[in-house]
Amino acid sequence: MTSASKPPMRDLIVAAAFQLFTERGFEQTTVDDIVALAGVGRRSFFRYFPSKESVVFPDHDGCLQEMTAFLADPAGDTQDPVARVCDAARIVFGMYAADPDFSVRRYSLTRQIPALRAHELSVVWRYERTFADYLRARFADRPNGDLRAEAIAASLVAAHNHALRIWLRSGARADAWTEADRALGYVAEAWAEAPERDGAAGEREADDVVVLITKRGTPMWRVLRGVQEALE
Amino acid sequence: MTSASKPPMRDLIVAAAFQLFTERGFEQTTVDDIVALAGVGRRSFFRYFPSKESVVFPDHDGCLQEMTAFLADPAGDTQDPVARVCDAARIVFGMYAADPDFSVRRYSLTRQIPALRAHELSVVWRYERTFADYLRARFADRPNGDLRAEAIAASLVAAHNHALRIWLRSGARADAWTEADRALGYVAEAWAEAPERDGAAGEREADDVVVLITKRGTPMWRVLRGVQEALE
DNA sequence: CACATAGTGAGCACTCAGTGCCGTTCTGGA
DNA sequence: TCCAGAACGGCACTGAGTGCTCACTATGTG
Repeated sequence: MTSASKPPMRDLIVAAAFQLFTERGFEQTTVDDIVALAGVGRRSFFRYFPSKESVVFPDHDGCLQEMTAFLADPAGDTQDPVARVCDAARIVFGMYAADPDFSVRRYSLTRQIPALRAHELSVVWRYERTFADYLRARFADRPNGDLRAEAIAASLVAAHNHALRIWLRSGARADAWTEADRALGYVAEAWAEAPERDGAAGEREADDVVVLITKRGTPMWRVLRGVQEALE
Repeated sequence: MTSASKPPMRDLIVAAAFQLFTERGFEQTTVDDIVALAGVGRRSFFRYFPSKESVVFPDHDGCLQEMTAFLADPAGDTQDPVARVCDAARIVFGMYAADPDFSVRRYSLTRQIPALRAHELSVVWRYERTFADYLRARFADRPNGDLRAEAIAASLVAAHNHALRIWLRSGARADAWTEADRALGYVAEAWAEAPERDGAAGEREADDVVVLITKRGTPMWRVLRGVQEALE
């Protein structure tokens, strides 16, 4: 009856739901309202979406699959683990950036409806678990590997969401990736291997780090000589 | 009918709910079953708990209030911000440790029922927001203060939950605080300020020492700039 | 003692999300 | 043309959550 070629029923339902959610509110909209506007049966709604909330996050299942496949690719095992999960987070961020208008409208919903915020937490949690699982495998031999994996995964998700919120609050007007790169770079820097905080003496087991201690007022040439001596 | 003095209706409901949840499952238990066992009216259940899930987390509202009051105490402003939120996290951990049996039974429920896991995410999210809000205020003057606050809050929550899971999986048999101290100390160390370790007597507040940490292979001009910026 | 008032809980009826079952319609292939 | 098999719609049902009203009880007043 409608245009025969493209819009599959799933997209029809999403469009109808967002229209009603934005113009009359989430709680004020029933599933019957949505299917009536979309022109489909009520049963079909729950065939495509397991709950009324999940219609707001229609693309995250596929995104999680894509991200999981990315991290499962053995080609990435040569890369630094933290850099690898940062790249994985960019896949998620790219999904938001690919449809700015939709992302902004969704953000205005999740901001004010507690039920949608709770559902978003479940969605984000699955990403975080995927990050943590990957990092745990990469840190299997480390002393506090599991703990480190959890902490990095959590801060990575937090940085991603922070950059995303800044961009969305600007109405998706600014360039999306400047904030994302800054935030992801910040956590990558924070968890970088080198300056892990070794002991008092400068030469620890990490041979690629130089710790130089000097007083204020030391001439620069002495500073330079100190570094160069350490590098010999 | 029972002992007249102590058990207020709220505790009766919680006990009845846990008994039924553990012996026949969460989905298989209706609210009518709970109130029938507790001997109260169905309406009273929703007077004390906003949802069927929230009866599993009866103590978190008070704990969040306590933690918020702790962070609002101006006496803590002289403490290091990260150490302060770590101490705040210990309040939450202490609530779990105070009732090991209840915590273990709750853990076995949240592990396997998705609806309860989702609700727990909302609970944990409120703690994380409180941490982040506090840290954001303490980092107000920093360059990336907001981002740093989010990342620290997230990794702190992750470390707390990691230690909690380890303890709960042991059946709450081991000492609760050894893992908690290790995990909280790990993130505190990871986010510690740069010159945390100086080989000399440890007078960091003494303005006459500069500690520079750099990787091998860093261009000399970057080393120089780092020292000069520190000396300004 | 009789009686007003407030607070708490019980009972009841209702909306709506979510599910199982079955009939119908559409589709591609022999 | 016929026949699977999948996709869709209709229907009835369970159960969570809510608003309203009534009953009980513990306080006061005269």
